[in-house]
Amino acid sequence: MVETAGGHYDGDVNHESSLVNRLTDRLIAGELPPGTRLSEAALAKEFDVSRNTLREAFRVLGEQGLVDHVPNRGVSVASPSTADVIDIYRVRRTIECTVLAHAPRNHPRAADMLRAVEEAKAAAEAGDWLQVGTSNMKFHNGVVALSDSVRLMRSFGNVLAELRLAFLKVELLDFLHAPFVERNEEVYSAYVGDSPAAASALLANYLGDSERQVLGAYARAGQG
Amino acid sequence: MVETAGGHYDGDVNHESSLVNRLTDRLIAGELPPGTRLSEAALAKEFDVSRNTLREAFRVLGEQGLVDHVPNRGVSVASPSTADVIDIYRVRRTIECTVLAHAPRNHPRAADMLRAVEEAKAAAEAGDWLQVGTSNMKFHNGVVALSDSVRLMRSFGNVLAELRLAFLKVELLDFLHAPFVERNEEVYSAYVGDSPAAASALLANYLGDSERQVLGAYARAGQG
DNA sequence: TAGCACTGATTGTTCAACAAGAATAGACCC
DNA sequence: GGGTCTATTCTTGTTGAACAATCAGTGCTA
Repeated sequence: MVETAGGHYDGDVNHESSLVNRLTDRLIAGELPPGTRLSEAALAKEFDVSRNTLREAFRVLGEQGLVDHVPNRGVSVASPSTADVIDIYRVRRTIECTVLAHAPRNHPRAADMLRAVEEAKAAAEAGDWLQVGTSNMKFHNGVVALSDSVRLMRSFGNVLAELRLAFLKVELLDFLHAPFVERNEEVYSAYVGDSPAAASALLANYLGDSERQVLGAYARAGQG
Repeated sequence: MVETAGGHYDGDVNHESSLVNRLTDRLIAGELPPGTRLSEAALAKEFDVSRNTLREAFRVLGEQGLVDHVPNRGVSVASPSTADVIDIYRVRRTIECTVLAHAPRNHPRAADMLRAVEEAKAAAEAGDWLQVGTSNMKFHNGVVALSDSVRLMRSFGNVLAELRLAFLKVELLDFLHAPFVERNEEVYSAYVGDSPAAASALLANYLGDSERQVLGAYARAGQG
């Protein structure tokens, strides 16, 4: 799969798939904040593509849940409601915990998880909370990668990307991410050193707390 | 959500969303068999839309996994390989069993499951195996509906639709569906009468057998 | 102030055109 | 005959312009 958070599009053979990645990067990076109306004419000019090409890209982003498409009113950056957040955490619990609990002990992809943990620690140290969020996504995508299922990874990746928009919406990246850098590491250690089942239990706890934090931030921000 | 297997598009406000549904129906119905090359010019004329509109529809079907898109070579109806089938069943086990095991006892959507079981029985009686397959999908979508998660339902629905293409590919609809009409009913009874956990165990068994059957059919058909 | 028509802007859709890749069919060589 | 190279042809990728349909805002009228 193409790296989406770094700005490398070497593998893109045509204009449009690169466009999807460029748009995804902007969304993930928090330029184009949640709720932003995406004007076809303006964006087409900005990315120097035709409206038709842009509209095709919109369709894939729409299916991925990154943008909302309302007929005759165009698309805007997805702005997850509290109901969406709850739904997203439902998915996370269902997929992440189950995959982790059933994962084989020495899965090769576990190395990705460890690397993500290290990255997150370094980024937290440096105060780069956006990068912490990216590393966090990498970690949890790594968890689901233990399933060896490309479909689970794809679906789950979309949901995580959506959750990132939720984080951006309340703009408390540090507050929301800080406590979980460490807990990712605990989950990893439990998986490697103890048992997948134990790690899964830790993760379930983790997700419960994380969800509460996000919903709390939403409540304080007065967001629907 | 719009009914996709019946031909009702009353809710479609614009041309394109109806186009996606019309295409989905054809795919699900087995016209346009797996692997069929979908020519833009030909389909645009057939559905009486422009190439651009059709291409937008292709993008959403591509994200849903119903069609494969190869740059510069257009799209063709997805034709799941054995690796895809294995992956699909991995998803099914992860999502269906987990959701069912954690489902509350008297979930309102359980009625949908029962209805699907009845439909499947009637259709099997009538020898309408395509309809049996549709009812079967309805049943398993009903299982996932017990999660109350729109995202799980959406992702899972896509995967099930893909699996249907796998069934169509080996063209043994009766053989593949026949044994499972009854087993759906057993799962339902266990959920309602016994416990979600028991039902989940039955379902896990069911999925294992089903997977073996499909892979066996693939092997006999000499498909990759 | 509650409608109501008007206006301006945006999206939905089509069409025609051309560039760029891929497939096909010969031509040619060994 | 088999294998490669090339020219032709077909299909997809992308664009720009155009028009219809719909929406948001404005000011008018009663």
